[in-house]
Amino acid sequence: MIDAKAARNDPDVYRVALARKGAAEAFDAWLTADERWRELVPRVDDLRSRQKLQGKPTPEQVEELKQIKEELRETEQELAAAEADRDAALEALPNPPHPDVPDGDTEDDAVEIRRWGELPALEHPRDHLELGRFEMERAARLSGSRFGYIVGDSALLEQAIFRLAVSRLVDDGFTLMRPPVLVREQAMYGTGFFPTEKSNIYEIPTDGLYLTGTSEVGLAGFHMDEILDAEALPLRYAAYSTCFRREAGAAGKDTRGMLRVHQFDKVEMFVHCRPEESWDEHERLLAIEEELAQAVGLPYRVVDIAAGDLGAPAARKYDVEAWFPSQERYREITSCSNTTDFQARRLQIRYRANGGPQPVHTLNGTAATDRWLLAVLENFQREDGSVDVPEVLREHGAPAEISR
RNA sequence: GGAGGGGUGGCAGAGCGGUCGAAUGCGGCGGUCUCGAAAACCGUUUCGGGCGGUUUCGUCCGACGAGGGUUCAAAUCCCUCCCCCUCCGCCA
Repeated sequence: MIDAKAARNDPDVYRVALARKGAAEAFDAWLTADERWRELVPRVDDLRSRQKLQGKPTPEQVEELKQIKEELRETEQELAAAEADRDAALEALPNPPHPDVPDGDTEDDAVEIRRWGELPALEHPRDHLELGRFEMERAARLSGSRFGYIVGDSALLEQAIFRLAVSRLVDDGFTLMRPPVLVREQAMYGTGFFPTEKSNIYEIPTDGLYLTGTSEVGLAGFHMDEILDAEALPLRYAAYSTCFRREAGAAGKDTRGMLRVHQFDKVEMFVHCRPEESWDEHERLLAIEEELAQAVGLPYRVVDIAAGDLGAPAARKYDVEAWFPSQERYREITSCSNTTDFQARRLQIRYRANGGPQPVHTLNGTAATDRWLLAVLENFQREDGSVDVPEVLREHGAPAEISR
């Protein structure tokens, strides 16, 4: 959530920024609700202070106090209602975008920042199903559509990608975690995935638990309700976990193969830092993502996501998109966001600054996912359908060559 | 699955209707002492919100797992929920 005090002090600045995410009206609604709330607060506080009394009251005082009690009960009810309105209005507001974020509302409005690598020259590019070994039909028999087995050398290659990513991150000072992927509803709300992403999350009703769609939940929730030691910042975490997504609303999209499945694995980065460091950290995360793509040798481009296409928590987001020869286009393989204090405020993750505790900034980014496997297969394929695995991945346990 | 114990400040741990935002110990911070340090001693040390002043301020309100209730008054009594722990059984 946004900083209410700052927004009250500078409503025009906030309105203009939020308008870029289509939330100008929502902001005005919050301002109105907030004003109403602030009108009631002093009234309730005053009644409460009159109600306070040290020691035993005289019978006359008891009569007077009973009257105050009645009045207080009514006013408190009004306040509670006003507070609910105000909180609901506040929670509906997205994080204002960074000023440099491009305008626009769709994927196509993203601005390309740079390209790296040479596109492979292929007469007849095959896609991953024709290059690696994936068992889609058997998986469907077992689990339904949008599930897949990754088999044999393909699975070894996948593991090598994750091992490469993890060792790079550990070398960079990230602490590796294996987080729970089954979490409570409270954690989903706290990390901001509920209510907006609810339709994309698997639920285990028997136990009231939910499968996380990203280990960001586990990493963001790790320090929930804590006041961190300022000296310890920045805290850089990496998690390797399975991710579960229902892909509601993606019907008909990427239905072939494993590009978009209900279950995949991911190495995720997550940073808690001081506010003044977060934009540098954001560039750093992007740099790590690019380094990994370069280490593997995937041709890619970096895009700066348009304001209206950012999720609610992100103030800025870069995607790294790898070239997929079979589709003749770039597809997202990583994404890194600076959520500034938006997530930290909601999760109450703070650090001790000079003026007292204040929210940290949090950032998240992808280091590698199963999609990287597909990108590697496609980009290093030979005309005969075999795949020449990059040396760096062989060093991490991948076979030198993949064929079906 | 069965039986029991418990949730209080950074931690440990008292309090069990008003004088308790909360004893005490540890830790942290500042100071005295010292060439310096340790020890000792003195002081200080929760978070959130409104309003006012405005870099480390004042004032009022709220918070003792969460939410309701009783009462003039609740950390303390009642109800509901959540969480943690121990033992037994079962399964890894």
